[in-house]
Amino acid sequence: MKLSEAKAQFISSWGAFGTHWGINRTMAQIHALLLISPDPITQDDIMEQLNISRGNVNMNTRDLVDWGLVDRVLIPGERKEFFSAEKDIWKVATQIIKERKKRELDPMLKLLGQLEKIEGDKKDKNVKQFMDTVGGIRKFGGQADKMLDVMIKADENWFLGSLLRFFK
Amino acid sequence: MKLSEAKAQFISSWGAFGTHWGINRTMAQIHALLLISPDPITQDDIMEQLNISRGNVNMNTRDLVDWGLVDRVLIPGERKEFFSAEKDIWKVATQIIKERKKRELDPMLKLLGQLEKIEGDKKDKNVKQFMDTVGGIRKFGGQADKMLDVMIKADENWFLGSLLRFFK
DNA sequence: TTATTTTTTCAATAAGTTTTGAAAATTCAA
DNA sequence: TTGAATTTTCAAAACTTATTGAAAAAATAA
Repeated sequence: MKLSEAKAQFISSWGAFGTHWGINRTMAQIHALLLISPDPITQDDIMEQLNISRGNVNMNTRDLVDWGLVDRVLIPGERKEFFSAEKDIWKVATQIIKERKKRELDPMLKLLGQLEKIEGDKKDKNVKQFMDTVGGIRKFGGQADKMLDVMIKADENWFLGSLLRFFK
Repeated sequence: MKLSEAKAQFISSWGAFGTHWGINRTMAQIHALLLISPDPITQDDIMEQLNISRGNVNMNTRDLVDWGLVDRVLIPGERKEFFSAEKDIWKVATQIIKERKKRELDPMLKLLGQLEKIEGDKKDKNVKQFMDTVGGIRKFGGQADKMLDVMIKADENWFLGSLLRFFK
């Protein structure tokens, strides 16, 4: 298999993969392209390589920057802006976990906490099942939350850091 | 807060939550309704409570059954089919992990393995970056794969089972 | 068997999301 | 300043996905 063919396949399937994870196809494709580009590239490079419009590139690179997966890079002497992706997959995963936790898990746990303050007779099986379910999810989510915090902070902690580095 | 209000909020936000996880809104809402229903319920119950069409309920309950999250239940003397959700959140999470691993992670790892068999000069920095990226993701994904297998099998293993049961 | 209830299918439609492209805004060199 | 290069915005269009509802199929009772 030639590089150009492999590149195309990687970008296309990374895009499809992304859609299963709440990330839009183009954003994932741009990310894929940046991951395999040894040097920073411009909006125009992305437009050309992926055959997408300027507006689309602009919006999706902005999102990637917001997610902390891509940096804007200034190259001395160049007028245009360049983009470059974090290449360390462990850092990429950590960053995604961090963001999704903030955007999804934390708000969900907050809501569940409120829903447990329900008024009603615990002997009513509907009330009981509701409280058991919400309580169960909240407890489970709370543990997941703590576990993820540990992972995110692993790099700052010598013991966990070295333990988890096995997985790198 | 009254039960009816709390129920509505739970169902609605579980639905929104689901969309971030590659599960469609309605499927997640039906799942939520079943999670808080103490007894099995019918297609008609779901149609009525969520205000959705019969076809929609039928397709989404089928998907939930395929995902292993919901069971069809036969109640003696009843003509209609009833549905009931697994209520143990640990089992729900395990089941979701298992399915997503099978549907997404495993095929992705297979593809990455193929993409590493690229022909080309390793001194070319484009080739090098491509191989480093694909190799890195594959290695990371492989470890994640093993970790998830351990979690999935935890219930069958006394030591890990009791360790992980702390999180329940 | 036939009639009745229940479930399933799927083409049409509705709803939601992504993409485009051209105009507006911004940046920067001269 | 001015004007060219570059980036950003956003309404309209294209595309994708989800939902409906009525007809067909399947299941069950009589």
